[in-house]
This record gives sequence, C-alpha cells and structure tokens, in this order.
Amino acid sequence: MPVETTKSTATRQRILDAAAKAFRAKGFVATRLAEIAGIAGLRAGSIYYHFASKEQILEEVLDIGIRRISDSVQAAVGELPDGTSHRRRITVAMTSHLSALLRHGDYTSANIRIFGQIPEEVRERHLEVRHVYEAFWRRLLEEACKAGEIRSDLDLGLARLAILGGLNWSIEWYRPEGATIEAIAGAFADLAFDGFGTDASSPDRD
Amino acid sequence: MPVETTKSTATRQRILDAAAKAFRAKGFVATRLAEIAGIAGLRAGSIYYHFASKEQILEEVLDIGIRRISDSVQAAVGELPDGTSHRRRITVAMTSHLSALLRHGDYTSANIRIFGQIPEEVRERHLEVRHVYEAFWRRLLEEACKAGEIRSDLDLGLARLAILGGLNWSIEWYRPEGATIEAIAGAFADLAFDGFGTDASSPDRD
DNA sequence: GTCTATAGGCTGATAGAC
DNA sequence: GTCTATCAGCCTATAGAC
Repeated sequence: MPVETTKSTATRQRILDAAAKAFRAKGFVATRLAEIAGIAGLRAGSIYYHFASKEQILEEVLDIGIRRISDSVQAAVGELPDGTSHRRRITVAMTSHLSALLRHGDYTSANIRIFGQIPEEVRERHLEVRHVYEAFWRRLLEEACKAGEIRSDLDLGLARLAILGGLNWSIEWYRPEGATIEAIAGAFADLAFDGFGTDASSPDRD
Repeated sequence: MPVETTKSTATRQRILDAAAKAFRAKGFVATRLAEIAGIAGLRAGSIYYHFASKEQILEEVLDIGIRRISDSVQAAVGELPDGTSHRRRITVAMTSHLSALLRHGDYTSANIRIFGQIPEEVRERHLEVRHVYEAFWRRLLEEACKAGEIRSDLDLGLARLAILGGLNWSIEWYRPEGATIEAIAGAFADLAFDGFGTDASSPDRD
C-alpha cells in the first residue's frame, strides 16, 4: 500500500480517470491495463504500486460513479428553498442526474454502462451503494404523491424505473452537438408529468 | 464453409443460442469460446466448422436480436384492424417490444446490453439494421401526432428516446417474479400518454 | 514511484485424426 | 462434423533495478 503523498494521490487519480474512460468505452474485460496505463502516462506494471488488482480499480470507479450522481442530485435538491413544488424538485433531480451522467461523464457512464457485465462479487458489494440512491428517489416520489402532485393510482416503483431508465439510456444516444442537457431533462420531466397525449387520445377510465 | 445439412444447421443454431445467452450475461469479450461450446454441447475447436471467428458469431447474434424485436413489433401493429386508435397502436408496439426483449430474451437482451462494447466495425455495420427499426417508431409517433393524439408542441425524437429508453432499461431490473410484461408495458404506455402529474402539479403554460 | 523484464496462465484459432 | 492437440499471442501480476 502506498504512503499518502501528493504525488501518489495525483497519479492514483490519473489512473482512475483513465480507467473510467476506458471502461466506459470498451467495458471492463476488454480494457487492458496497458491501455489504462497509457492514458495515465505510465507503464502497466507501475499501476500495481497504487492498486492491488484490476478489479480493485473497477470497484473504485464504480463507487465514484454512483456517488457522483447521488451526491450531485441530493445536493441540487437540497439547495431548493422550502416550499418548492414537488414537480420542480423532481425536475431538478432529473436535470442533475442527467448532468452528472453526461457532463462529468466517465465515472458515471462507466457505472451505468458496464454494471451488467462485472464480476458477481463486485456487483453484489456495489448494489448496496445503489440502493441508497434508489431510496432517495423513492422518497422523492412518495412525497410528491402525498402532496397530491402525483396521481395516487400510480405504481411509484414502475414510475421511478421509467424515469431513471429513460435518463440512463441517454448515454447510448446523447451527443453534445444536439439538444442541451438541461433541455433534454426538462423535456423528459414535462413528459413524465404531463405525458404526450391529448384529450383525443384519452382512454375511458374508471 | 459448412454444407447446409439439417445437422449442421441445428448445431449452428445451438451455438448461436449459447452465444446469445453468454453474451447477454457476461458481455462479448468476457465470454470464452469454450464457454459457448460448453453450453452448446461441443468443444471449442468444433465451433470453427460453423463460424469463421468469434466476431462472426457476435454479428449474427446482434442481427437476430434486433430483427426479432423489429419483426415482432411490426407484426403486432400490422395485425391491428384499420381505424385502431394511435394510442392503442403505440401501446401494442410498446408491449410487443418489451415482450420480445424480456420473453424471448437472450438475443434481444444481448443486443441491447452489449451494443456499447463491441468492436467498432461490427457496430457500424449493425447500426444500419437499427435505423430501420427506429424509422418505424418515428413514423408511428408522427402519425399519432398528425391524427391529434399526441401533442403537437412535442419533440417527437426525444419522446421516442424516452419511451424506448424506459423500455430497454427494463433488462437491468426486470424479474419474472414481479409484474407481468403486459402490465409493465401498459403502465409505461399510460405514463407516456397521460403522465403521472395531477392538476395540482400542472405548471403555468403559454 | 516508476521502470524493465518476465513468469504463468489463458485464449482464439489452426491442423490433422477419426 | 466433432474431436484432440497445440501454437502463437496476449494479459495480469510479480520481482528487482534504479
């Protein structure tokens, strides 16, 4: 284990950055240590001064990824003044989630993208961190529902999955040249609250 | 190249089935030929009688995956009687998409899941097939919009991405023990058309 | 702290027997 | 058609010089 000097910390950081970028682009197994080292500006063998194994790098990248999303969303929502409408709170959460995903990209995208393909033990350990974030969203929707801003006949779990799914999927199609992140998130939020149907498409309801 | 006998075709099929299952679960690079062979009931070397390379197996699996989704959705929508509402058509398309994804699973899920992590040349070639399916959805939404069943102030491209994103993301969380595929698709369709907001959450609009 | 060198293991692919 | 045997290459990880 390396002593904590500034140089060590900085190199360690460069390795993590490089790994996140590579994992995001090619996946965990397809990424070679030599490639990570290359991006970070050193040789493959040197990585082992900072990390015990490739898998340990993966764990840290995953951890940082979900934490960045979680922290930024909770901070953004937390900064809203008391009495902010739940619609606004949810919109801000969606915007912040998308921004963390697409803007500070590598860690967060790597997390989302390779999650289905990592070693089982790593996944199980990481799931705990995810559940904390999920719980935040569950509460957010529940409170909006209690306040009467979300229909009470709704399956909130499915709604949460639909929202986060639509947002997370953006890493597959988002291109910086297109609509801004804020515009996308805003459109998705409006869609989630109002739907895209008209009165003409309204079905018979009980 | 193998002659087309029934035995050859059957074994070839078993290899593809095995590959789809493995690719879905572990990704392309992490899947070993020995593993595919094991599931298919033969030895790694024997695969090369049926396929020229691991990459060629991947291409076929991807192709079959997107085609299964595309065919099943277009067939389901095509069977609807003339005059069926656009809301119903879109709901049927969503249900069929989700069903192809989660029920006949391996090829379709593999396609969705590993798409971001495959060799570049394979990806580019495969994108063409995807665009055909996307075009179908674009038309579906456009027609609904023209018929007045979708708000005309909407960005249909974003709406399509939101819908398909929410659906595709289900491979990350769907479990057969939970809600049925039809129930999920129905809930998502209602969500897409009506949103989950109430009058109380309706913002000021122009 | 980072390097070079290399061990040790595994993998995709090929060749030839059956 | 499928097997066994094997090659050549690549990769993670380690050891020791600097």
